[in-house]
Amino acid sequence: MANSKLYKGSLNTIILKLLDEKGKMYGYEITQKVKDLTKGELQITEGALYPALHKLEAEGLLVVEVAKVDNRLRKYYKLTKEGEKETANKLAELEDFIRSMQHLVNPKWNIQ
Amino acid sequence: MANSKLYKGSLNTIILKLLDEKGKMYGYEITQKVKDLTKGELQITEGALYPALHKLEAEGLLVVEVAKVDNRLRKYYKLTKEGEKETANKLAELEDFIRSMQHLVNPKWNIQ
DNA sequence: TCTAATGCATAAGATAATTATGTATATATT
DNA sequence: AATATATACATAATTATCTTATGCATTAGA
Repeated sequence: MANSKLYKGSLNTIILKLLDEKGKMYGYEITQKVKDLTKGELQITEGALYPALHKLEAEGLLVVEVAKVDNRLRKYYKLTKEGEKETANKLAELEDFIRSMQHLVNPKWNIQ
Repeated sequence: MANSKLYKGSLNTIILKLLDEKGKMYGYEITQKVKDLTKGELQITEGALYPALHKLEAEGLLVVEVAKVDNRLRKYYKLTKEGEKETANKLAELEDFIRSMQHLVNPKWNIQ
């Protein structure tokens, strides 16, 4: 993480949602995608990402498929059925959190 | 915390913002205020709150004033000048985070 | 040839929660 | 009168989730 703070607990949501959209991605690709989408504001560190991927896999939310491209290893991850359910849960949780924060900090921004 | 997840890192922002609005509050009052404002969705645990208050005080962002009401102790906290600055920083950080998450999860909701 | 980028991984440490206790007083209920 | 609940503080043990640092290996670019 370099710039803007990543609130703890949000990394799994990010991973799951990106996989839900893309179908399958490998670790390094995820770090780059996050950097791109947030214009460099969020940078997922490898020390956070890889353990998170392994944990999600161990929980049965992801499955991995190893590929070799240009003689380099890639581990493609994709959602299981269970993972798809959890993605929906996590997104709902995120929305709840943001609504709660909205009530608390009474900001100028407004979720529509 | 009981129901909806409190993303780690957001507690300080909540404390600072409530104090900024109310002028001064005591710990128990903060837990009740958060419960009220979020209709019970977020519940700040004491094990999280009191250490957080002590830390903010140690950092010079809060000052404490002890009162006795009905023979019971209350510790009123209020922001220092430094605390007011940090409140603004934390709120900006929260907004950045939410915007980043918005780019990432491409939700149906939209910050206006 | 050296550096940066690509691609994985893990270990040590920091931080910030949860959960479980503990103390004490006041108020409401049975 | 006894008991439970609410008010009000506090801390210790544990857990989760990050950051930082390090390591290995290949490929592309300066």
